[in-house]
Amino acid sequence: MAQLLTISETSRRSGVASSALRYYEERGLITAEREGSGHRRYPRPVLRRIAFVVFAQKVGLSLEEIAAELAKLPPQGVPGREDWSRLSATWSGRIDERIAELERLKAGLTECIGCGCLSLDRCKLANPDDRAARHGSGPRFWLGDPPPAQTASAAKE
Amino acid sequence: MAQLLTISETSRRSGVASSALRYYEERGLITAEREGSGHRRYPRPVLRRIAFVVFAQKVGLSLEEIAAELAKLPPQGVPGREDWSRLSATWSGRIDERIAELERLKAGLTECIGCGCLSLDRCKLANPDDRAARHGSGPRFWLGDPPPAQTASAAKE
DNA sequence: GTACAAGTTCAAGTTAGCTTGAAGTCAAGC
DNA sequence: GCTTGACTTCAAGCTAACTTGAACTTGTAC
Repeated sequence: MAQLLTISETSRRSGVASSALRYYEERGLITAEREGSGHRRYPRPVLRRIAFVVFAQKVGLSLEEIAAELAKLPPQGVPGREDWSRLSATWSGRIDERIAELERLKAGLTECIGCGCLSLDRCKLANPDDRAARHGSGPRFWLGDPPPAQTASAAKE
Repeated sequence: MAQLLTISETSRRSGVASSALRYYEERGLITAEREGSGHRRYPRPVLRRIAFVVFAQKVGLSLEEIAAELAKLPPQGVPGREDWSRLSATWSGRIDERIAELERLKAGLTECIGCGCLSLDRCKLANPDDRAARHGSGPRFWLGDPPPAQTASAAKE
């Protein structure tokens, strides 16, 4: 009946590794009380926060975005029904976009069998225009990621 | 009318950075002839290979998987209509799986507003069982990635 | 003959989201 | 009082898919 959970308890119950919990704390996603010893003690509601994080990740949000969402809730708060409903609208939209992109890909796949092309010049799949303008390094833009603000007529050919 | 393209030409036409092209070569995805100077010269069909890579990436394949697919084609070859048709079956399946996962997520989103729970214990969304068993490090298992071979009764509670 | 762009290789850096390891502290049992 | 396990912090490592930078060579133009 412990009101406060140790980190290993919290990890076990949430399915999230202790190291990840510390990382989430570092990133400001969750907070923990401390015992005199310095050991973390988690109030039970933290489990809901963690669940929120896990779910949001599945939807495709980055920890940064999740942190931003959580920041809109009361400090140690947990999403209530109305927060949840507000969020679900946004998230649904996001999921829809990703589904749409996948549908487009699939359609293109069939079409390309038809035309047999897969040519960079002529085929609208795999065309460079929507991907040439990556900014920064590393694998950042994947399916459904926001296009990096098209610089108007770049690579027009 | 140059039959052989320089790396910058190839980059410009494909929308893929020169550094990426060198990287693809290192990974065995493409090959290049060399001039006496050591400079790369690409035969035109390489553009189709590159298009193939780009498209496969969009479908969600890793470079390793793409390399495996390309290995099934004639050495410098480019996918013909029948390769294309074989691949498209696999890829369509893959896309469908991802779409299905997203649909499930979306459905869960609505359901969760209804129940207002988002509890790790009771809610089937965000439940730990299907994600607790990650192996290795780093952000590897995302939406639609193959579940890591469930070790039977782990985390049964 | 001398700039300057474009090419080369190789090593190291970038990103997210963690994990792993080292080195030390704390708590409980015998 | 000693072991053992859980905990702490901090730094470094991991992964994929590249990019960036350093140091050097080639090719083209004036």
